[in-house]
Amino acid sequence: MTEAEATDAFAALSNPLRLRLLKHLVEAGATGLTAGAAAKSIGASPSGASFHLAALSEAELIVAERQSRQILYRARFDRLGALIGYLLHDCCRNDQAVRSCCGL
Amino acid sequence: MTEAEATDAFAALSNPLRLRLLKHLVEAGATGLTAGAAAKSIGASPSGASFHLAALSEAELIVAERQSRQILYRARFDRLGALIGYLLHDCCRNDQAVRSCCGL
DNA sequence: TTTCCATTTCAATAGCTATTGAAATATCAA
DNA sequence: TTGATATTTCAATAGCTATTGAAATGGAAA
Repeated sequence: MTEAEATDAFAALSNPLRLRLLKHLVEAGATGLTAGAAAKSIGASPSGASFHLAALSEAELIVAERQSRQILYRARFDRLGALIGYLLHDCCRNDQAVRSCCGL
Repeated sequence: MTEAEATDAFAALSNPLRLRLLKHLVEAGATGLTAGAAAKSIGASPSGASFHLAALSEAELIVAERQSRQILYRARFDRLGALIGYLLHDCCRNDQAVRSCCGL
């Protein structure tokens, strides 16, 4: 993961609605959530949710797939792992104090 | 770590100059860096660096301490660990795919 | 082919963020 | 006190981000 990919991902996570969307998508696992279901999960309007889902997709933390009329969104577990790895290894040099403070 | 603390921390990390500042401060460890040294480390102006250091401090990812004429900044390893823990546990539910993608 | 449903796109607006250079503040030394 | 050094604060400006509701798009069914 490059620095630019990391800062884009952090920007995507810096909004509470987006962070909640992501949590719900993680919870939904491989099944994912439709745009409508994702919007409901955070109590947002269709256009508001679409805006935030697009931001998460742009940052590659989620992925979209059209399924007939609906659009299914899924969390990208690989990219989430890469981001955590970037923070832990590239930013924090795998520091022991950091590791113990996140339960590793 | 609360959701608001996490989104504030992610916002602080969403800027490349700030991310580089943080990396240099992590590298400096308990010794820390003065504001001037931190500015030099990223090639920023004094006021520019001050702005970004203030943002990182506000997010509690670093801490400032005046030492006579200079101001010494240090990374907060505990808070960095807490943020990684939030991302891994609260957002990603400690998912196995996520863990393996960040080398855990 | 018209209608309906799910979703996105657009436009307008308000608020936030970053950059720049100049001025202000704090501390120390002469 | 005066001057020098380190840093922050301020003001102006440009650009980005979020919210809202209306309009447009894509696809399925009647």
